[in-house]
Amino acid sequence: MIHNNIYFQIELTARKIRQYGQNVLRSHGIDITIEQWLVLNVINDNETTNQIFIGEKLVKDKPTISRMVNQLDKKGFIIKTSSSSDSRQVSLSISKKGKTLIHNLQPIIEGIRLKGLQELSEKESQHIKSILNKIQKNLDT
Amino acid sequence: MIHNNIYFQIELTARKIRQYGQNVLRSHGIDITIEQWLVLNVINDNETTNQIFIGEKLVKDKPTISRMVNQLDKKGFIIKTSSSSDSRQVSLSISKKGKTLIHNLQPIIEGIRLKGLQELSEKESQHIKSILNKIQKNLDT
DNA sequence: TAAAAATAGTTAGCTAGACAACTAAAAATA
DNA sequence: TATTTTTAGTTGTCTAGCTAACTATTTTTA
Repeated sequence: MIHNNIYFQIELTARKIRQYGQNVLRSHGIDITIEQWLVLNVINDNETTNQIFIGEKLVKDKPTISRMVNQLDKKGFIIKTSSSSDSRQVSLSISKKGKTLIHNLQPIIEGIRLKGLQELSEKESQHIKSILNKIQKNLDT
Repeated sequence: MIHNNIYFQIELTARKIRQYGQNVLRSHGIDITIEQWLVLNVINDNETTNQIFIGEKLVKDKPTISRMVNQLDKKGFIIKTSSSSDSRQVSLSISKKGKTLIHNLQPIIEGIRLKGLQELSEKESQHIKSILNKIQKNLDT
Protein backbone atom coordinates (compact mmCIF):
# COMPACT_ATOMS: atom_id res chain seq x y z
CA MET A 1 0.00 0.00 0.00
CA ILE A 2 1.16 3.40 -1.02
CA HIS A 3 0.36 5.04 2.30
CA ASN A 4 2.85 2.76 3.96
CA ASN A 5 5.57 3.90 1.56
CA ILE A 6 8.25 6.13 3.06
CA TYR A 7 8.84 8.07 -0.17
CA PHE A 8 5.16 8.80 -0.46
CA GLN A 9 4.98 10.02 3.12
CA ILE A 10 8.01 12.25 2.71
CA GLU A 11 6.60 13.79 -0.41
CA LEU A 12 3.15 14.18 1.11
CA THR A 13 4.53 15.80 4.25
CA ALA A 14 6.53 18.23 2.12
CA ARG A 15 3.38 19.19 0.24
CA LYS A 16 1.35 19.63 3.41
CA ILE A 17 4.03 21.84 4.92
CA ARG A 18 4.12 24.09 1.87
CA GLN A 19 0.35 24.21 1.68
CA TYR A 20 -0.12 25.02 5.33
CA GLY A 21 2.56 27.69 5.21
CA GLN A 22 1.14 29.24 2.09
CA ASN A 23 -2.33 29.37 3.64
CA VAL A 24 -1.01 31.14 6.71
CA LEU A 25 0.83 33.69 4.58
CA ARG A 26 -2.28 34.23 2.47
CA SER A 27 -4.42 34.66 5.57
CA HIS A 28 -2.08 37.49 6.57
CA GLY A 29 -2.43 38.99 3.11
CA ILE A 30 1.28 38.59 2.46
CA ASP A 31 2.24 38.46 -1.20
CA ILE A 32 5.13 36.00 -1.14
CA THR A 33 5.56 32.26 -1.55
CA ILE A 34 7.33 30.00 0.93
CA GLU A 35 10.08 29.40 -1.60
CA GLN A 36 10.54 33.11 -2.24
CA TRP A 37 10.79 33.59 1.50
CA LEU A 38 13.70 31.15 1.62
CA VAL A 39 15.49 33.06 -1.12
CA LEU A 40 14.87 36.35 0.67
CA ASN A 41 16.39 34.88 3.79
CA VAL A 42 19.56 33.74 2.11
CA ILE A 43 20.00 37.23 0.71
CA ASN A 44 19.33 38.75 4.11
CA ASP A 45 22.00 36.57 5.68
CA ASN A 46 24.44 37.24 2.86
CA GLU A 47 24.17 40.77 1.52
CA THR A 48 25.52 41.32 -2.02
CA THR A 49 25.28 37.57 -2.67
CA ASN A 50 24.94 36.29 -6.21
CA GLN A 51 22.47 33.72 -7.52
CA ILE A 52 24.88 30.79 -7.66
CA PHE A 53 25.39 31.10 -3.92
CA ILE A 54 21.64 31.06 -3.30
CA GLY A 55 21.33 28.00 -5.48
CA GLU A 56 24.00 26.21 -3.48
CA LYS A 57 22.34 27.05 -0.18
CA LEU A 58 18.86 26.02 -1.28
CA VAL A 59 20.01 23.20 -3.57
CA LYS A 60 18.07 24.53 -6.51
CA ASP A 61 19.16 25.10 -10.09
CA LYS A 62 19.96 28.37 -11.84
CA PRO A 63 16.73 28.93 -13.74
CA THR A 64 14.65 28.37 -10.61
CA ILE A 65 16.68 30.87 -8.62
CA SER A 66 16.74 33.31 -11.50
CA ARG A 67 12.94 33.40 -11.68
CA MET A 68 12.40 33.65 -7.95
CA VAL A 69 14.93 36.47 -7.69
CA ASN A 70 13.12 38.27 -10.49
CA GLN A 71 9.82 37.91 -8.63
CA LEU A 72 11.34 39.34 -5.46
CA ASP A 73 12.83 42.17 -7.49
CA LYS A 74 9.51 42.88 -9.22
CA LYS A 75 7.78 42.96 -5.84
CA GLY A 76 10.37 45.43 -4.61
CA PHE A 77 11.73 43.29 -1.77
CA ILE A 78 15.29 43.17 -3.10
CA ILE A 79 17.69 45.29 -5.10
CA LYS A 80 19.39 43.59 -8.01
CA THR A 81 22.45 45.21 -9.50
CA SER A 82 25.34 44.03 -11.59
CA SER A 83 28.50 43.13 -9.70
CA SER A 84 31.28 45.65 -10.25
CA SER A 85 34.07 43.09 -10.06
CA ASP A 86 32.46 40.54 -12.38
CA SER A 87 29.78 41.73 -14.73
CA ARG A 88 28.44 38.23 -15.24
CA GLN A 89 27.33 38.18 -11.65
CA VAL A 90 24.48 40.02 -9.99
CA SER A 91 24.70 41.61 -6.56
CA LEU A 92 21.60 41.15 -4.45
CA SER A 93 20.55 43.00 -1.36
CA ILE A 94 17.39 43.61 0.64
CA SER A 95 15.37 46.76 0.05
CA LYS A 96 13.73 48.78 2.82
CA LYS A 97 10.42 47.19 1.90
CA GLY A 98 12.10 43.79 2.09
CA LYS A 99 13.54 44.53 5.53
CA THR A 100 10.09 45.45 6.79
CA LEU A 101 8.62 42.29 5.33
CA ILE A 102 11.27 40.12 6.94
CA HIS A 103 10.67 41.80 10.27
CA ASN A 104 6.92 41.27 10.06
CA LEU A 105 7.19 37.74 8.75
CA GLN A 106 9.65 36.45 11.33
CA PRO A 107 7.06 35.56 13.99
CA ILE A 108 4.59 34.22 11.44
CA ILE A 109 7.17 31.86 9.98
CA GLU A 110 8.17 30.76 13.45
CA GLY A 111 4.52 30.02 14.14
CA ILE A 112 4.30 27.84 11.05
CA ARG A 113 7.43 25.98 12.10
CA LEU A 114 6.18 25.36 15.62
CA LYS A 115 2.75 24.26 14.45
CA GLY A 116 4.14 21.30 12.53
CA LEU A 117 6.76 20.36 15.07
CA GLN A 118 4.67 20.54 18.22
CA GLU A 119 5.03 17.52 20.47
CA LEU A 120 8.15 16.47 18.63
CA SER A 121 10.88 15.75 21.14
CA GLU A 122 14.43 16.99 20.59
CA LYS A 123 15.41 13.36 20.12
CA GLU A 124 12.79 12.84 17.43
CA SER A 125 13.87 16.01 15.65
CA GLN A 126 17.45 14.83 15.58
CA HIS A 127 16.41 11.36 14.54
CA ILE A 128 14.31 12.37 11.56
CA LYS A 129 17.04 14.68 10.31
CA SER A 130 19.57 11.91 10.55
CA ILE A 131 17.34 9.44 8.71
CA LEU A 132 16.51 11.95 5.97
CA ASN A 133 20.21 12.61 5.61
CA LYS A 134 20.88 8.91 5.27
CA ILE A 135 18.30 8.61 2.48
CA GLN A 136 19.78 11.61 0.68
CA LYS A 137 23.28 10.16 0.90
CA ASN A 138 22.04 6.81 -0.40
CA LEU A 139 20.58 8.51 -3.45
CA ASP A 140 23.59 10.73 -4.07
CA THR A 141 26.05 7.95 -4.63
CA MET B 1 20.87 27.70 9.49
CA ILE B 2 18.52 26.41 6.88
CA HIS B 3 20.23 23.04 6.50
CA ASN B 4 19.38 22.29 10.09
CA ASN B 5 15.69 22.92 9.40
CA ILE B 6 13.47 19.84 9.38
CA TYR B 7 11.05 21.28 6.82
CA PHE B 8 13.91 22.06 4.49
CA GLN B 9 15.33 18.57 4.84
CA ILE B 10 11.97 16.93 4.20
CA GLU B 11 11.41 19.00 1.10
CA LEU B 12 14.97 18.45 -0.12
CA THR B 13 14.74 14.70 0.41
CA ALA B 14 11.47 14.61 -1.51
CA ARG B 15 13.11 16.44 -4.41
CA LYS B 16 16.14 14.16 -4.41
CA ILE B 17 13.93 11.07 -4.43
CA ARG B 18 11.95 12.33 -7.42
CA GLN B 19 15.09 13.40 -9.22
CA TYR B 20 16.90 10.12 -8.65
CA GLY B 21 13.86 8.12 -9.69
CA GLN B 22 13.32 10.19 -12.81
CA ASN B 23 16.96 9.76 -13.81
CA VAL B 24 16.72 5.98 -13.46
CA LEU B 25 13.55 5.88 -15.57
CA ARG B 26 15.18 8.10 -18.19
CA SER B 27 18.28 5.89 -18.26
CA HIS B 28 15.98 3.01 -19.14
CA GLY B 29 14.38 5.09 -21.87
CA ILE B 30 11.00 4.89 -20.17
CA ASP B 31 8.59 7.69 -21.06
CA ILE B 32 6.76 8.20 -17.79
CA THR B 33 7.14 10.41 -14.73
CA ILE B 34 7.28 9.15 -11.16
CA GLU B 35 3.95 10.82 -10.46
CA GLN B 36 2.32 9.25 -13.51
CA TRP B 37 3.64 5.88 -12.32
CA LEU B 38 1.79 6.33 -9.05
CA VAL B 39 -1.45 7.08 -10.89
CA LEU B 40 -0.94 4.07 -13.13
CA ASN B 41 -0.50 1.91 -10.05
CA VAL B 42 -3.68 3.06 -8.39
CA ILE B 43 -5.58 2.23 -11.58
CA ASN B 44 -3.87 -1.15 -11.78
CA ASP B 45 -4.93 -1.97 -8.24
CA ASN B 46 -8.47 -0.68 -8.81
CA GLU B 47 -9.69 -1.37 -12.32
CA THR B 48 -12.54 0.86 -13.56
CA THR B 49 -11.68 3.40 -10.88
CA ASN B 50 -12.62 7.02 -11.39
CA GLN B 51 -10.44 10.11 -10.86
CA ILE B 52 -11.84 11.12 -7.51
CA PHE B 53 -10.69 7.81 -6.07
CA ILE B 54 -7.18 8.32 -7.44
CA GLY B 55 -7.11 11.79 -5.94
CA GLU B 56 -8.08 10.42 -2.54
CA LYS B 57 -5.41 7.73 -2.67
CA LEU B 58 -2.64 10.08 -3.78
CA VAL B 59 -3.92 13.13 -1.88
CA LYS B 60 -3.87 15.33 -4.97
CA ASP B 61 -6.54 17.64 -6.34
CA LYS B 62 -8.83 17.07 -9.29
CA PRO B 63 -7.04 19.16 -11.92
CA THR B 64 -3.73 17.47 -11.15
CA ILE B 65 -5.22 14.00 -11.51
CA SER B 66 -7.17 15.02 -14.60
CA ARG B 67 -4.01 16.14 -16.37
CA MET B 68 -1.93 13.13 -15.38
CA VAL B 69 -4.69 10.77 -16.46
CA ASN B 70 -4.82 12.54 -19.82
CA GLN B 71 -1.07 12.07 -20.22
CA LEU B 72 -1.35 8.37 -19.48
CA ASP B 73 -4.24 8.11 -21.94
CA LYS B 74 -2.31 10.00 -24.61
CA LYS B 75 0.65 7.68 -24.12
CA GLY B 76 -1.66 4.70 -24.50
CA PHE B 77 -1.05 3.19 -21.07
CA ILE B 78 -4.66 3.39 -19.95
CA ILE B 79 -8.15 3.27 -21.42
CA LYS B 80 -10.45 6.08 -20.43
CA THR B 81 -14.16 5.65 -20.99
CA SER B 82 -17.28 7.22 -19.57
CA SER B 83 -18.95 5.32 -16.73
CA SER B 84 -22.21 3.69 -17.80
CA SER B 85 -23.89 4.15 -14.43
CA ASP B 86 -22.88 7.78 -13.94
CA SER B 87 -21.90 9.75 -16.98
CA ARG B 88 -20.12 12.36 -14.93
CA GLN B 89 -17.55 9.79 -13.97
CA VAL B 90 -14.83 8.25 -16.08
CA SER B 91 -13.92 4.58 -15.93
CA LEU B 92 -10.20 3.94 -16.10
CA SER B 93 -8.40 0.71 -16.84
CA ILE B 94 -4.93 -0.39 -17.92
CA SER B 95 -4.26 -1.08 -21.60
CA LYS B 96 -2.15 -3.96 -22.88
CA LYS B 97 0.72 -1.51 -23.38
CA GLY B 98 0.20 -0.32 -19.81
CA LYS B 99 0.28 -3.87 -18.45
CA THR B 100 3.57 -4.49 -20.21
CA LEU B 101 5.00 -1.24 -18.86
CA ILE B 102 3.97 -2.09 -15.31
CA HIS B 103 5.53 -5.52 -15.63
CA ASN B 104 8.81 -4.11 -16.91
CA LEU B 105 8.88 -1.25 -14.44
CA GLN B 106 8.22 -3.29 -11.31
CA PRO B 107 11.86 -4.31 -10.67
CA ILE B 108 13.19 -0.89 -11.68
CA ILE B 109 10.92 0.89 -9.20
CA GLU B 110 11.86 -1.61 -6.52
CA GLY B 111 15.51 -0.85 -7.25
CA ILE B 112 14.89 2.87 -6.78
CA ARG B 113 13.13 2.19 -3.51
CA LEU B 114 15.88 0.00 -2.15
CA LYS B 115 18.60 2.42 -3.22
CA GLY B 116 17.34 5.18 -0.97
CA LEU B 117 16.41 2.96 1.93
CA GLN B 118 19.54 0.86 2.13
CA GLU B 119 20.97 0.53 5.61
CA LEU B 120 17.73 1.78 7.09
CA SER B 121 16.65 -0.56 9.85
CA GLU B 122 13.05 -1.66 10.18
CA LYS B 123 12.91 0.37 13.35
CA GLU B 124 14.14 3.50 11.59
CA SER B 125 11.61 3.01 8.80
CA GLN B 126 8.79 2.77 11.29
CA HIS B 127 10.12 5.70 13.25
CA ILE B 128 10.37 8.12 10.35
CA LYS B 129 6.89 7.22 9.17
CA SER B 130 5.49 7.85 12.61
CA ILE B 131 7.26 11.22 12.91
CA LEU B 132 6.13 12.31 9.45
CA ASN B 133 2.63 11.29 10.38
CA LYS B 134 2.82 13.36 13.53
CA ILE B 135 3.91 16.44 11.56
CA GLN B 136 1.09 15.95 9.06
CA LYS B 137 -1.46 15.64 11.84
CA ASN B 138 -0.11 18.77 13.50
CA LEU B 139 -0.62 20.72 10.30
CA ASP B 140 -4.06 19.30 9.59
CA THR B 141 -5.69 20.62 12.71
C1' DT C 1 48.04 37.22 -26.89
C1' DA C 2 44.61 34.57 -29.45
C1' DA C 3 41.64 30.64 -29.03
C1' DA C 4 39.31 27.51 -25.99
C1' DA C 5 37.02 26.45 -21.82
C1' DA C 6 34.54 27.68 -17.85
C1' DT C 7 31.21 30.51 -15.42
C1' DA C 8 26.82 33.50 -14.30
C1' DG C 9 22.67 34.22 -15.66
C1' DT C 10 18.53 34.04 -18.90
C1' DT C 11 15.06 32.02 -21.96
C1' DA C 12 12.22 28.26 -23.64
C1' DG C 13 9.55 24.17 -22.96
C1' DC C 14 7.78 20.72 -20.21
C1' DT C 15 5.24 18.55 -15.80
C1' DA C 16 3.22 18.94 -11.19
C1' DG C 17 0.66 21.34 -7.83
C1' DA C 18 -2.52 24.76 -6.18
C1' DC C 19 -6.65 27.81 -6.70
C1' DA C 20 -10.74 29.56 -9.03
C1' DA C 21 -14.21 29.22 -12.18
C1' DC C 22 -16.64 26.55 -15.15
C1' DT C 23 -19.85 22.51 -17.51
C1' DA C 24 -22.73 18.75 -17.21
C1' DA C 25 -24.97 15.32 -14.86
C1' DA C 26 -26.92 13.24 -10.65
C1' DA C 27 -29.07 13.60 -6.12
C1' DA C 28 -31.69 16.04 -2.72
C1' DT C 29 -35.46 18.75 -1.43
C1' DA C 30 -39.43 21.74 -1.45
C1' DT D 1 -42.08 17.20 -10.45
C1' DA D 2 -39.43 21.48 -10.67
C1' DT D 3 -35.73 23.66 -8.49
C1' DT D 4 -31.70 23.64 -5.82
C1' DT D 5 -27.56 21.51 -4.40
C1' DT D 6 -23.95 18.37 -4.90
C1' DT D 7 -20.66 15.86 -7.52
C1' DA D 8 -17.10 14.57 -11.37
C1' DG D 9 -14.34 16.33 -14.34
C1' DT D 10 -12.13 20.14 -17.26
C1' DT D 11 -9.93 24.56 -18.32
C1' DG D 12 -7.28 28.65 -17.16
C1' DT D 13 -3.68 30.89 -14.62
C1' DC D 14 0.05 31.06 -11.69
C1' DT D 15 4.64 29.26 -9.36
C1' DA D 16 8.32 25.85 -8.80
C1' DG D 17 11.43 22.57 -10.61
C1' DC D 18 13.96 20.31 -14.18
C1' DT D 19 16.54 19.97 -18.78
C1' DA D 20 18.54 22.02 -22.65
C1' DA D 21 20.16 25.66 -25.21
C1' DC D 22 21.65 30.17 -25.35
C1' DT D 23 24.40 34.99 -24.36
C1' DA D 24 27.97 37.36 -22.48
C1' DT D 25 31.68 37.71 -19.72
C1' DT D 26 35.96 35.86 -17.42
C1' DT D 27 39.63 32.54 -16.98
C1' DT D 28 42.74 29.02 -18.84
C1' DT D 29 45.96 27.39 -21.77
C1' DA D 30 48.42 26.68 -26.04
